[in-house]
Amino acid sequence: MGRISQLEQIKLCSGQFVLAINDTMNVLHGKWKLPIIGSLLYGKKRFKELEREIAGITPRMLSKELKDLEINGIVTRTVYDSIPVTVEYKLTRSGECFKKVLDVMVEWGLQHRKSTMV
Amino acid sequence: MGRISQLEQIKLCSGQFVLAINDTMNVLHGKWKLPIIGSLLYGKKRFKELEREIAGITPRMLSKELKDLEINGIVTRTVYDSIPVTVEYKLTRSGECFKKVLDVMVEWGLQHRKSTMV
DNA sequence: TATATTGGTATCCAAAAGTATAGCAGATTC
DNA sequence: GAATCTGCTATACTTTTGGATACCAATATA
Repeated sequence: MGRISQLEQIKLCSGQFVLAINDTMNVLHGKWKLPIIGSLLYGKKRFKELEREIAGITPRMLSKELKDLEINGIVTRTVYDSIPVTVEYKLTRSGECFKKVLDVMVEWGLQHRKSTMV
Repeated sequence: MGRISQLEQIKLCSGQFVLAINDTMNVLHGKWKLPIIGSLLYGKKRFKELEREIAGITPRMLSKELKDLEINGIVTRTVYDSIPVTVEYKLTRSGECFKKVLDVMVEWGLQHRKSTMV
């Protein structure tokens, strides 16, 4: 036995888990983050491209959510000084890895449908 | 080649994926569903037990979210006519399987923390 | 008799999230 | 000269979500 009791270790550990889950929830939060990430999984996109691809989103929300995702380390924003200006949004490594989460979400969702819609 | 074009099949398939993801999002929606599910993963609980265990929740929200989870096939509600009445909430099979989703959420969250907090 | 227990509901209010609409600057196309 | 493209921002509004508080009936306990 070390200097930290087993109970303490469990608390520490589950605390980490809660933080981790919260981080993941931040990526899922709101109506538009998933559509944005989904769209970026197929490759980098410009602002207007995203706006056109994601039906119903307003530039205000797109801008806000992209900022959120950038702050959370899910996308990067790159400005090229072309004319007119080009701004490119792209998933980070972590953002790409998020596909794993989406995959189990799909998997669970499909199984759940199968098991409840009998 | 069958009577459905490949493009149609892809659309059909990705449509299913969207539904599946939405189903999963329904389980994650709101401030309290995850704490409730988390608590029920350790076994069935009564209303007041959940209320005591989940710090800060009001009976109004607990009642509402439990109904939601029941409708979505995540928990079952069983009433025993003891005195006073006993109401037991328990995860369904699908609800238990949801742990898989939580597990990857934790996994991604931990990795994300590692890779961003360098 | 007063209080606590069970599992909730009713009502009202505040905060958060999202929508609608308009606009900007600087250049290009019609 | 008007409209269109870029990538946004500002303002005002509506909708959704969640919180606070009080209350219910029936019974057991102090």
